[in-house]
Amino acid sequence: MTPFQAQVYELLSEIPEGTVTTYGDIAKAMHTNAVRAIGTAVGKNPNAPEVPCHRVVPRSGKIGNYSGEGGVIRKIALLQGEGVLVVNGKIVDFEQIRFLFKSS
DNA sequence: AGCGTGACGAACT
DNA sequence: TAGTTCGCCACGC
Repeated sequence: MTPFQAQVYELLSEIPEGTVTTYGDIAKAMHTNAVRAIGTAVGKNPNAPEVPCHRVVPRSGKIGNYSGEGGVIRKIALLQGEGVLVVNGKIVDFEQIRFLFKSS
């Protein structure tokens, strides 16, 4: 576990149920452009159930990827279980349910 | 200590 | 509108 990852997971845990956020938003909240680094960190996903990592999606409004069991399919299932609708691999009303971190 | 990789993103063709 | 290219930076080898 690195400080960088700890920071990422901390932000992830702030995401309310039924909402989603993007890798870019996380990067922004951390004041960095390293979106790739965020993805790398989240992809490691050491504490899977602890952190709602499935609430993180690419800016495209699609699902992106998932390393957990079941892959993308599982990710979609988790989101829908929280009330997030997904059609054709895309999040419905993505911009509306998108959670934004407070920029400090 | 350098190199390649990756749960992305934005610009270009 | 879809596919490709390049940039970003943390991490493992």
